[in-house]
Amino acid sequence: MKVKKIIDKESGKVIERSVMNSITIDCVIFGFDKGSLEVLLVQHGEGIRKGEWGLPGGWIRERESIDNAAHRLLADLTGLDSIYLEQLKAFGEPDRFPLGRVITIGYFALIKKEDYDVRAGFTASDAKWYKIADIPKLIYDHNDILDYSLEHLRNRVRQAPVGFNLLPEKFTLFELMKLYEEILGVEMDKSNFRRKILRMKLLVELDEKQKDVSHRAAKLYEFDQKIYEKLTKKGFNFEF
Amino acid sequence: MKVKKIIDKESGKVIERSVMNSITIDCVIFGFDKGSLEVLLVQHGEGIRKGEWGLPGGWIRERESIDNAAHRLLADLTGLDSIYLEQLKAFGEPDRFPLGRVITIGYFALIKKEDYDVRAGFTASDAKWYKIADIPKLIYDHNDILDYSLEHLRNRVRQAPVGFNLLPEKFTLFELMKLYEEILGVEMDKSNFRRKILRMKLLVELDEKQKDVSHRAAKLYEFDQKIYEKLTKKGFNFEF
DNA sequence: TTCACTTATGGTTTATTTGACCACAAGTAT
DNA sequence: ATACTTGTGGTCAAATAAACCATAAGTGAA
Repeated sequence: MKVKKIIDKESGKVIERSVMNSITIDCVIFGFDKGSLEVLLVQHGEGIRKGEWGLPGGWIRERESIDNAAHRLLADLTGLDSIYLEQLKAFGEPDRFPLGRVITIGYFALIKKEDYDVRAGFTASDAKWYKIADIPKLIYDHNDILDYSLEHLRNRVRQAPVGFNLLPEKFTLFELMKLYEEILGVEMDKSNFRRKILRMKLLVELDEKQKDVSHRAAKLYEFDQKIYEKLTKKGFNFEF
Repeated sequence: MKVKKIIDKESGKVIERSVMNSITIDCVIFGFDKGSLEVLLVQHGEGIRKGEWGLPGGWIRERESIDNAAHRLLADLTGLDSIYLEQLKAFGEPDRFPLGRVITIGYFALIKKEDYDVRAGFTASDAKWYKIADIPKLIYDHNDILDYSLEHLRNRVRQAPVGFNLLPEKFTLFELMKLYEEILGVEMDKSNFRRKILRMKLLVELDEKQKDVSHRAAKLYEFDQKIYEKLTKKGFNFEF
C-alpha cells in the first residue's frame, strides 16, 4: 500500500496515512439555484493537470469503507455531513487515468445550496458551481462520469422522492415543479402537478407563505419525513 | 502490481499475467427454472475457505476494463458470451475480505438456463444452482452482495423489460407472469397481466403453441427486439 | 363418453388516474 | 385602474387499473 500525504482534519497537520493506491472516489455534487441545475467542480492545484477542472475526489484510506471515504471527502469539501449521498458505480477503463491503472468509484450527492458555503473547509485551489449546460471539458473521464450521473439523476427522481434534497426545507409547489421540469427537461401543467404531488400525501402544508415576491405569495410546504422514507424505500412513480 | 497465475483460455497453459491486486469482481448470475428464481454459486477449490460456497468472481487484469473483466469471467464460467450483464456497484467494507483490503465490484447477470451448461468451460471445483430460498451462508460479504442484487433485480424488472433475459426465446404469457410473480413476490391477475403486457406491443405473437402440456396449449410469444431496446432505454412501468 | 380439472382467452364493470384546459384569486408594478 | 404574474381550485373526457366473470380448449380419470 502506498503512503500519501494527508492533512488531518482535526489538527490541521500534515500526517502520513496509508491509502489504497489503485482506487479513488469522485463525487458528482448537484445543487439547484434559481431554476438551474448545477454541479460543483474543482480546479486542480497540482500536477500535470494543474488549472483544469474536474470532479472533486480523493483516495480511499486503508481502514475506511468506501461510503465513509465518500462522506469524509464530501465533508472536507463542503463542511456538510449527513447529506444525500449514494454510490453510482465504478468506472474502470484501463486508460482512463494517464499515470497508471486507477479505478474510480463515482458518488452522487444532492445538496441544498442554502445550507452550503463553497469556502467552508475547502482545500482545492478553486471550486465553482457550473450550470449543466456550461460544463467545460474535464480531466480524465470525468465528463463521462458526469453524464452518467445526470442520466442517473433523471431516472432517480422519477422513482424515488430524492429531488427534495436539492430544495430548501420549505418550498412552494411551483418551485418543486420547476425543479422537476429542469431535471427532466419537460414542461408540466401547474394544476395537474399540484394534484398529483398532493395526492401522495408526501408534503405537509405549512402555515407560512412566501415573502418578498412580486406576485401572489404561495403557501410553503415541507415534506413529511415518515412518508418520505416509506416512499424512498418502496419506490414511487413520477412520470409526466 | 501483483502477478497471479492465470490459465490461458486458448492454450490451456498456465501463464503469468499481471492483475490489479486490491480489486476483484463478483458476479451474481440469476436463472429461472420451473417457476423458481435461482442463483449460480461456486464452491471454492483452494485456500482457507476451501469447500465453502460463494459467488463466482476473479481478478481484473491490468489492461482490461472492468466490464470486459466481468464478461471474460462469465464466459469462462458459463461458456456464454453476449449475455445480459450490468454492473451493480462496488462493495468496500474494510474488513470484508480477511486477508487484506480488497474492494469488489459486483456484477449482475441474467441468463436463459436452456442455453447454458454448468460444466462448459467451468474451472471452479464445483458449481450449482441454488433456489433463492435455499441460499447457504456464503464466504466474505457475498450474502450482502446477493441480497443487494435481489433488491436490484426487483427494481429493475419493474422499470425495464429485462426479465425476458431469464426466459427461453419462446414463452407463454403465463410463464412470463409466473416469472414476475416469483421475482416480485406478488400474485397477479392473469387477465389483467395479459392485457397490460400486450398493450405495450413488446411481444410478437407466434404461429406456434406449447407442446406436451396436460391442458389447453397456450400461444407462444417472443419479444420484439426493436421495441425491447426502445423500452429498455426509455424505461417502462410495470407496477402491479 | 362424460365429467372434473387445468390453463387459455376474451370479455365487463367500476373506480381511479391522467391530460388538457378553464376561471378566478391575490398579489405586484405601472 | 389595469396589466401582469403566479396561486389555487375546478371541470371533463380519455385512458388505465382492479376485480371479476364466462367460455374455450385441452388432459386424464371414472
